[in-house]
Amino acid sequence: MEAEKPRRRTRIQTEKRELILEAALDMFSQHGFRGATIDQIAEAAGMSKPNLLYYFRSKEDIHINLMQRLLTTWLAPLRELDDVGDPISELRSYIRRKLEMARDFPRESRLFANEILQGAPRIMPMIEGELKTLVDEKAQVILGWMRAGRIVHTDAHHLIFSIWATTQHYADFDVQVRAVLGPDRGGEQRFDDAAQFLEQIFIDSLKPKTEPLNPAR
Amino acid sequence: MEAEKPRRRTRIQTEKRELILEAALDMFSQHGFRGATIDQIAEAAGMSKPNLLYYFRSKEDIHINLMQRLLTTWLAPLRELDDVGDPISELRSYIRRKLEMARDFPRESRLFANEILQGAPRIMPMIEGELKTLVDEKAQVILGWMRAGRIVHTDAHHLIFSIWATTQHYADFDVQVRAVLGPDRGGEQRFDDAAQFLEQIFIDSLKPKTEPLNPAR
DNA sequence: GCAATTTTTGACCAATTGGACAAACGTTAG
DNA sequence: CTAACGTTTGTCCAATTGGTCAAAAATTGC
Repeated sequence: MEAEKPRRRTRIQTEKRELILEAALDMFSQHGFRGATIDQIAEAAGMSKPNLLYYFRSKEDIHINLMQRLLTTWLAPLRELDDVGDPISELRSYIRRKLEMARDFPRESRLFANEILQGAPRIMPMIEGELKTLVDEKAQVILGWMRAGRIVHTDAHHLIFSIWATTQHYADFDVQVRAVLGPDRGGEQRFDDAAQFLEQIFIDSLKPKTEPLNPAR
Repeated sequence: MEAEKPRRRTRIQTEKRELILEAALDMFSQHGFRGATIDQIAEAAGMSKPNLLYYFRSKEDIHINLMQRLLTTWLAPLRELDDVGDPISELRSYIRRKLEMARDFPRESRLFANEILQGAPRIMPMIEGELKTLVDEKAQVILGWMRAGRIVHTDAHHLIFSIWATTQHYADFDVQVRAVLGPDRGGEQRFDDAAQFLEQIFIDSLKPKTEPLNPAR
């Protein structure tokens, strides 16, 4: 019995796999897993279907690979949230960075949203593992800031959720946002407006208050 | 040439169409438009495929009908935002109602999210029409409150977006939210936690401030 | 009770889809 | 040059899918 040879990757393999993943990102994010076809992906990657299947065993194989690499870059901003930094500016730049990702990598955001929407059938382990671990860890950091009185007391997990929700909204619901804002305010500046708004809402309400905000009535 | 007879709807037609839409809501919200099959929907509705196609001309026909009725109920909370009420409590109950909808009608939320995610190919007219009109109208109401100094000045459209994003997040990303919160805090009370958190964030930052919040450093 | 109408079904179809496979073609180290 | 290996393609297949149709069954109006 021959054991599986891991077989180092060829230069061509590296390149072609890259091409395929890029094309698949396009298709999956636009049509969802079931909506995208191998044919489409292959054509977008400039090769025939059997050729594509030479590099990836199946459609699902492509998707797994895509999600794996995606999650890492997707969680990068949160990973950078630094315990020792100034809480307010740490959170401010986290929000800003997430919003930049929504602007610069909307396909990645939509791919992720698509997967979660359908119940995360293919990446549940990653959610329960890597993602949950990181969130719990950073929630602890935020909790530390609260206990030290450096930001207002609130629910750290839901704070993270709301930052995710508000920033990713501009990628996932892009067509709706643009349709509602109309041609005037729907241009690229919508991200600047969003940045300003989100900063105001989150930062204002998180800054510690030395006196009760609403003394009477 | 016979003109189209509108032909009043039978009792059976009314009932069966209802059954089908209910089943379709299940399937579409879980698998997306392309992911759901007519067979599945028919089976879930307890009838054969040709029978289903006797009540709806096509898969798309079902979807259209579903989206139409959905949008109305979906926008109801915003429609209730009342010009003459107290701004803070109006916004507070808007947020609460939206969160209740995410809790009680998650399928509707996901169906909508699915459609927008893929570029709203089938409901763009409704977005640009009914939805945009309502949002613009209510943004004006909010703007009025700001000008009257009854809430803080900010971007009304982005405020609405952020309320949508944060509340619908608990329906659309439900599996992720539950996975991250874990079995302890992931129960039904997550909605209460969310309500409390969102109220704190939004209301706190919207309440008018009579003095600068951060006088020095 | 019966004819007209509505509802339901089984059988069928063409198109699409994910994937298998063997043969052909390229590349490269010796 | 050539053997070994990597790459590409044309062809094929079985399953799934959206949808049709005529005939059977049920319902309804009188």
